[in-house]
Amino acid sequence: MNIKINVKEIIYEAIKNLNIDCDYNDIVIEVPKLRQNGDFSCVIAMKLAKTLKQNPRQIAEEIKRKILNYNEIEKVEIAGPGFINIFLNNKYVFSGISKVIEEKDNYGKVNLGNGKKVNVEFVSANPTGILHLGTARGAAYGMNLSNILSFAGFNVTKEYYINDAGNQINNLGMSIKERYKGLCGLEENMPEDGYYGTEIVEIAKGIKEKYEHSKLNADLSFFKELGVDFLLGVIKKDLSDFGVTFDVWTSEKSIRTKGRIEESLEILNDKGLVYKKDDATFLRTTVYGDDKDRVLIKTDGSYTYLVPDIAYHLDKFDRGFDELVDVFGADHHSYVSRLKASIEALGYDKNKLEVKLLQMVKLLRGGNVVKMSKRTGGNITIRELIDEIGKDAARYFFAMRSLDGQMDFDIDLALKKTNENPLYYVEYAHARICSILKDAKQRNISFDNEINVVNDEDSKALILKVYEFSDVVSSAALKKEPHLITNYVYELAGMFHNYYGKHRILTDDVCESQERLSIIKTVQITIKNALRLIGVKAIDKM
RNA sequence: GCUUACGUAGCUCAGUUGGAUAGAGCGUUACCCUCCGAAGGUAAAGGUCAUGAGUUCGACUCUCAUCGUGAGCACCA
Repeated sequence: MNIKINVKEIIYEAIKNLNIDCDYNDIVIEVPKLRQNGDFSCVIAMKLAKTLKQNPRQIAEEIKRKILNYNEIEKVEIAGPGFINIFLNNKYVFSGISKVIEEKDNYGKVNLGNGKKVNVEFVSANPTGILHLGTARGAAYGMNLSNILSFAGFNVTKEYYINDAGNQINNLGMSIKERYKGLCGLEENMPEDGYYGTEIVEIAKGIKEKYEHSKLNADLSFFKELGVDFLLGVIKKDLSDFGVTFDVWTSEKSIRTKGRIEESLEILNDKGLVYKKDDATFLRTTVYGDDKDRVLIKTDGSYTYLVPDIAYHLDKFDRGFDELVDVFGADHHSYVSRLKASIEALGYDKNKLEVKLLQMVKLLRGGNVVKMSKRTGGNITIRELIDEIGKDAARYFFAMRSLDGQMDFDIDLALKKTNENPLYYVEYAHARICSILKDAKQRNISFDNEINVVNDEDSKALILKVYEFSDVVSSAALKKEPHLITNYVYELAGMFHNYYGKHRILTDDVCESQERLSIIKTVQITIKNALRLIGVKAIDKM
C-alpha cells in the first residue's frame, strides 16, 4: 500500500471533478517538515493559480471541499498562500501494518524498472595492484546501486572489466621480473613507471620460492600471467570480504580475441570517421562534441586505451542492455566525452550510457592528510580498512555520503567503537526492537495487526515514516543515489529511539502491547531491509 | 587558461523534480534509568546556506558573474 500515491489520486480526482485541466504528474505530494502542517501537503493550488488566473487559496478551498468526502481524509487545512494540508484518518494509516509484516523481506520493493535490463560496471581496477580506499568507495557505490535497482524492479547485471592486456600489464610483468632478479642477487632495473607496491615483491618472492633461479630467462608473458592471476585472486577475495560480488567478469583479452576491436574499427572506418595524421590514426570524436579528435592507433602501431574500450562498449550494447552504467573515478572525467562520442560514432544512443563519477577520497590519520598513490604502495588498502573498522562500518560510512562530494575518510574516527559512529545508532534501534520482540515472546504477548486501542500521533508519524520507504527506494533508484537510503534509515532509527523513550511497548494492557508490538515490528523490518540494500547486516544483539 | 565537481552550525555532513520557522550527529551546557537495552531520550546555545545580481507568488535548490577548494586537461590507463 502506498499512501502517498493514494493521496495523490484523491487530489487528482478532486481536480478532475472540478473540471480543472491538470496533468497527473504535476501533482506533488510532500511530507511537511512540521507535523502540525499535516501528514501530507500539496502545493498544486499555487501552481494552478497561474494558469487559471484565480486566487490560489480559493482553488485550494474548492479542492478541500471535494477531498473531504473521502473516508481516508480526516481533516484538511488551507495554510499560507495556498498549501493544502491533509490529515489522514488514523484507522486508515494503521490499516497497512499487516501488509508490511506480511511482505517482510520484500517490504519496500517497487516495480519501477519493470524488468528493464541494466548493466552496472564498476571497480574494474587494473590487476596491477591491490584495491585501495578510492576503489572501495566505487565498489560500495556500485554494489549499493545494483542492490537498489534490483529492489526497484530492474534486471541488473553487475560487471567487472579486467584490463589484462596492453601496456600496464607489460609494466606489471617487467616489475615482477625485476623484483625477482633482485631477489636472485642480480641487479634490479625497475621500469620508471613500474609498480612499486609491496605486493609485487610478494609475487616475486613466491616465484623465487617455487622456481629458485630457473625462471631468470623466462618469457615476459610468464610474469604477466602469474601476476594477473595472483592479483586478480587478491582483488576478488578483498571484494567478496567487502560484500561486493559480480555477475560477469569480462577480460580485455577476450574482447580482443573475439575480434571486437577489428569489428569496431571497421564500423568507424566505414562511416569515414577515421583518418591518418602524423603516422597515427585518429577518430573524429569532435563531430560528436568532443573538444579534440582522439588517437586510436599510436605511431608505434599499438592501440590507445580508447580502442579496446570502444570495443568493450560495443560488446555490452550487443548483449541487449537497455541501459549501461559506468562508475569512474573523477580523475577520469575528461574521458567521458570521448567515450560518449565514440559510442555515438558506433551508431548507438549515447544517452543509454550513464557515467557516474565518484569524487576522490582523502584519508585522514592523526589529523593529517595521507597522500594516496597507487604506485608507491604507501596507501591504505581495502583489506586494511576491513580489518581495522570492519566491513559493515566501512560500507555504512561510504553509503552515507553522496557521490558528488569529496570525502574525508577519518580513519581515527572510524576506528572509534563509540556512538560517534552513526552505524551504532541504527544498529542499536534494530537490536532494541529485537530485544523487545524477544521479551514479548517470553511473556506470551503476540502481535495484533488490527489497531484499535493505540491512537497517538507518534505512532501515526512512525508508521507514515515506515510507509515512506518504498518512495525512498524509487527515488534512490531513479537518481542513482544510494545515500538516500542511508539518510532515511538513520531518520527512521531516530524516530524509533524517540518513540521508545515516550511510549512503553510492553505494559499490563495486553491489547495496547500487542498493537505497539506490531508497530515496532514494521520498523524492524524496514531497518533490516534498508540496511541490506547498503550491504550492512542488521544485528539482533549489540 | 579550459573542463568538471564542491562551498550549509566550531567539526563531519543531510536537505525529498523550487515550498511554510534550513536539519542531524559529534563537541559545549542543563536535565531523564524502582520499569521493554542510557550504545538511548528531553531541552538550550550555535546560521548573512561563500559573495553579488537575475528568474517568480516563493530560491539552500534554477541561471549568470565573482571568490575559494579539489580533480582533470597525453600517441598513460
